[in-house]
Amino acid sequence: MSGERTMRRMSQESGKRRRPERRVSGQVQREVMQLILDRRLRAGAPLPTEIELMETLGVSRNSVREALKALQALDIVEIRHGYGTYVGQASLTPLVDGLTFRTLARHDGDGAALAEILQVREVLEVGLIRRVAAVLSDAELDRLESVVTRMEEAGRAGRRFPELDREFHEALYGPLGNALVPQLLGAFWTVFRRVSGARGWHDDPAPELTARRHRDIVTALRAHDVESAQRALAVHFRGIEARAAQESRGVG
Amino acid sequence: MSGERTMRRMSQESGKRRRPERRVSGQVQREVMQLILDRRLRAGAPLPTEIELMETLGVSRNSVREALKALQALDIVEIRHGYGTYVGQASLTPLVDGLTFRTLARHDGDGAALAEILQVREVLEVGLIRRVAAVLSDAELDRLESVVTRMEEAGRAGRRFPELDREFHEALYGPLGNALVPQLLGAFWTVFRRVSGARGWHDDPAPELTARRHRDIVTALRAHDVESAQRALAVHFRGIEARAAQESRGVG
DNA sequence: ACCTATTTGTGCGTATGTATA
DNA sequence: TTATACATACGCACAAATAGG
Repeated sequence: MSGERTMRRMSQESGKRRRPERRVSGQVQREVMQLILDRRLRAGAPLPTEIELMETLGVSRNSVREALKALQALDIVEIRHGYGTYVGQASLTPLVDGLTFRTLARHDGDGAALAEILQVREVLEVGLIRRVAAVLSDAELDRLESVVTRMEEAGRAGRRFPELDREFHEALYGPLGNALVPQLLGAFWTVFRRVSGARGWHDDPAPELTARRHRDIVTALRAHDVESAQRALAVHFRGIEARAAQESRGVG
Repeated sequence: MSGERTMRRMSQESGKRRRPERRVSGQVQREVMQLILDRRLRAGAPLPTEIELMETLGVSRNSVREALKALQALDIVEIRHGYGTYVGQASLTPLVDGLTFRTLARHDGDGAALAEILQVREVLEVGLIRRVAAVLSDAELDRLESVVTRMEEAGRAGRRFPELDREFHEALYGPLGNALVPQLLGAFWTVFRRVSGARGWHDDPAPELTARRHRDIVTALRAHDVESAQRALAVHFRGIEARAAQESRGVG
């Protein structure tokens, strides 16, 4: 076919060009979500192409793309350039993004927003460790201990170990069988890290002490001493709060 | 200034139409977020128009709109048709949407995903009520009691009171001073309601009993009996779980 | 290694709805 | 009522990425 731009598209004559259907914004998003639910599409399953969606839903490609972008932000769909669109994991990344933004936007200086997140984390962990203690197997305790050992090694070498810290808390609450818990705690953990980084805070100034706090938790769990475990956990959080408070004073 | 739209901007002739600059997807979103942070824009503050954004960021209108749609899904911006774009509340609505979708998508039948959400709610509330009990004023207790009284009135009339239930839990944890807590609990509450509704579950079959559970909580708090309050709260959750389990059996 | 078809990404022009003045 | 400014929607053309022949 010739590269002709063809006519500037009648516009005026033959007029009317069917009206835009006045679709409420967000309608397409809901329709795509409903399509996934109706077809029982699992995470990773391919979605119809944009062309198919615009035909199925009777909207333009731009509208389809805007809806898909919104769903992508919610991790409900995953878009791969030049390949296709797929059902997403519906993870808690939107929560991470939203909480990070709002914590940074609330330029309170004294880190009150971070303290709120820490409080929620602490209440959750202290409450959950009681239930975890009842179901932890020896193998799972061994795994926790191996993480702590690696922490101690890193601490002696003066290195920090943020990944080990995250791994510890995930391994601690994984055995609960509640998939939401590790994701939620991980989300709060990530928000804390990102905000700390964005504010230029220093890393853990006493990694050896941090490693010991975790050792105390495992020791208490081995002894099936729930109260001790809760106390050790609380002490751990006091340490985090103290660091955050110090940094806030230093910067604010 | 003349309203001249000026030249139609060469497009066809003078060829080549400057290359798209290979902008990674999501880049524009981050730039808009950074713009809000840099300019210290508060929630409700107006954002630059789409035209200004496309000029500032050097991208097309479509790219700007897709980025704004994604940010709207995260409640980071709020778009008002024909009016303008504003900084959003950064609420937890993305969490609600994501959790609702993922709970509905996980067609497990036995409502395991809902049980996970309930467990998180319970751990949070039981853990927090200890801290709340220490700061609750008489006026706040009166407010809680008035909600319970309205529950009882509704219960005697055989009416349900989902809004009062939500109001109770918000009034209970509001005095903590942690703005994240009521939003988080409210998010879980909303997800539970939406999923229940989508699955066609019945409403509370025994509203009078539910009202009494709440009365028990207030009574314990008035007596400064934290353990009793925690027990009453746990009993309340046992009731919710029982209803959910019954509905799951009935439907699944 | 090259080509091609498919699919998503980007840019542009334009018509229309909506709110404000 | 009119005018203006803005967001919303549609359609098209082309760029870029990916998979497969």
